[in-house]
Amino acid sequence: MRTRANKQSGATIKDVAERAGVSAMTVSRVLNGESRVRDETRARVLEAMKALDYRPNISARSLAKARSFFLGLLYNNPNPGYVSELLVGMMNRCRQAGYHLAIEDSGATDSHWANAVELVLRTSNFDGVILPPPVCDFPSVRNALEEMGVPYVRIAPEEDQKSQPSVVTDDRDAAERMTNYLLELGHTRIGFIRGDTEHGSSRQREAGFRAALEKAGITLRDDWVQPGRFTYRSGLVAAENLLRGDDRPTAIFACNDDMAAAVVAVANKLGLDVPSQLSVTGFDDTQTATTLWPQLTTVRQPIAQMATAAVDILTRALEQGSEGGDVEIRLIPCELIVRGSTAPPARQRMN
Amino acid sequence: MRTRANKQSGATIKDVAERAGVSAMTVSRVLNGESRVRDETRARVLEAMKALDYRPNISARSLAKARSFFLGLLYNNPNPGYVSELLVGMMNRCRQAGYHLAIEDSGATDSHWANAVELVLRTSNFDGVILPPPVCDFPSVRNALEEMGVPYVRIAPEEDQKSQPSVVTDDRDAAERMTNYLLELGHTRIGFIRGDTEHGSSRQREAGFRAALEKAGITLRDDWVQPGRFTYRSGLVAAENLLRGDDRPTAIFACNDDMAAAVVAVANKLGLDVPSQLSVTGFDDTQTATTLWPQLTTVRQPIAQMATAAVDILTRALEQGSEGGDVEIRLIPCELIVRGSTAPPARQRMN
DNA sequence: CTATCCAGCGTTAGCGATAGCATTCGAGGT
DNA sequence: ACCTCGAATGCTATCGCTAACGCTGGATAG
Repeated sequence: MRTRANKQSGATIKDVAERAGVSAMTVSRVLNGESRVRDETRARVLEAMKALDYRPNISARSLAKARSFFLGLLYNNPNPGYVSELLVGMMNRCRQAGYHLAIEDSGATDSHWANAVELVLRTSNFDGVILPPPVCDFPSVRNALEEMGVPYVRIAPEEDQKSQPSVVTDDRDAAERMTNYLLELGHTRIGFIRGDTEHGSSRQREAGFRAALEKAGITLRDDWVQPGRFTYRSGLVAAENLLRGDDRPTAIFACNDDMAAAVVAVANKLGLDVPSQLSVTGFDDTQTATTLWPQLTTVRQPIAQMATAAVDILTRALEQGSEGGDVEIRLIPCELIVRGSTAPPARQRMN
Repeated sequence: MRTRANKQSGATIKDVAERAGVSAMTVSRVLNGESRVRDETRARVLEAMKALDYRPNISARSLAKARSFFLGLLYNNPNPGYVSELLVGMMNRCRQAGYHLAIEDSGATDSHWANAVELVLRTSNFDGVILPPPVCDFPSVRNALEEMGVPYVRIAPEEDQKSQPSVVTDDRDAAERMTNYLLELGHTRIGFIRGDTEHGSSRQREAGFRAALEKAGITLRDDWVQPGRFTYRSGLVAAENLLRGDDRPTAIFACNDDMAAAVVAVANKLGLDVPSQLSVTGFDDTQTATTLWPQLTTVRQPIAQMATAAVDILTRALEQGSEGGDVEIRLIPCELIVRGSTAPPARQRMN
């Protein structure tokens, strides 16, 4: 039996070639948009392809070309909004570049990842991999990738920014600008909620925050810097710590929108009006920021744009082979978005 | 030159075979966990694989097996929380089943999709595809898939539920239960915000809502049923229509959490306390539901579980080939989650 | 003691496409 | 008329793996 009933329509490149009266190679050339084919021949081939409802077999192509045309996204981000935007940005560019996007997750963190990544790569041969935060800063993952020789691009990494192609943001600078904005409104009593310390961006944001205060000559109270983990729940705890008692800040800078949302929730519970009695700022401009009332003043990270850039860098590197010289680093700046959750502080001096 | 520097370590199944002193076929058998290999031989092979850092070439395997071990997720869901949960559920099961997950999106709706899908399938050969709402109800997509002979499983489809394998929910019933819960609290003046009419679930939910009211002998006012599109923004408009004026409902049933969040926001703006002056219910139990204050009473759809089930059905069908007789339909029931956004109505009779 | 069987393994022939030459063919130069 | 040259196309050998079948040799049956 020479043909089992293929799920595919069954037409191979050979069938097309036969019908068009050319060799398989010529069909392949047409398929790959190569030049050296006479227009008339190309037309015949195209017609044959249509007539036979020909669909190239990607596995065969991958085998021959030693490329899979699949990129992998290794993620581990608890924030759905972030992931969602990443996906959108990546998919757009992938489609344009003729790649497909596969995603792999593992609930584990860092050390557990090494195994997961190896397993994934062992069963997938991606042409390249994209690492969003926080995975981009997991040494185990990077080691695994390098050992296996899989190219990767990192998004918003903190450590070792220059050693590998990556897309970076100016988190630190944006945090500083945000803090300056609060200072300009007249706030001097400002609380801060950290993000997950695993994310490099947390440290960047805190650094920017502290720098702005320092430049303004304001001393930061230790108990006004609360830990957080980028989750709503962690934000609740932090907010309660900051807002309990009367000697409280007039503004709170939360390291992401979800935690800012938690601050708003706690403020509501305590009967504090946002923004007249308490200004709140977020970070990321995820959906949450506009799903609240009042909507959050926040920093917009063009996540989709960063994702696009990452795919861009990766595919370009793949096309060029290993010759491509420099490590490409692309900076995507953040934008301050002022909405309803911030206002000048109430006219009560407490000191 | 007989070997270009392969990105892969370069060890092929033949190398492994040689080192282990067996044939390539035996290595393949070990690789695929087949039975007919003596333990001692298997051990030798495994050792050789480890020593050579052998990694099977997936493209070659796919070519030989006429299977790609990739499943596609064709999505078009504006709700990040939903997508995120889908992904989690799908990936877990995919990993277990030895598949990978690729995602494809297109901002377009229905008719535009046909082309997109064809293009995708033309360049990807997925073994099967999963269609979450609302894509599962796009005829163009289903046609394209059927023409190309690609197996698919639908998640929460509305139309034509029995003709193809799918995972279904009891949206209608859950909506009825939710409405009954409001009725039991004592509400009789209940507003409703529809979801996107493209989503079958919207209609289901409305049907359940209406059924409950009817059984309770309550006449629904037309102007208390407002259109929505599952987005926060559409929820704002709907909420303002419902809450403007004094003759307003004491409870609002929104077709998803985001729109419920919008209702809460509008209520806040109008100075209406939730839940004492207005009860609000959502649907889906996405992150939004617990990111608000008060947290939303809502209906929990076990999205991840549904996704898992979908992968399950699909992979099972693929293993069995086309022999597997019946169309598998799996029902995943919803659960009512009572939180802080609902309470008995204020003691004021208005009629 | 021979026929049968089967676990365990090897051989062969693709899977469908592409790389790297080899070949053809017509145009232009001399 | 002959040669050169390059654009257009064909041939052939893989790419790495697995299906299908074939071959062994020892256990079992008769």
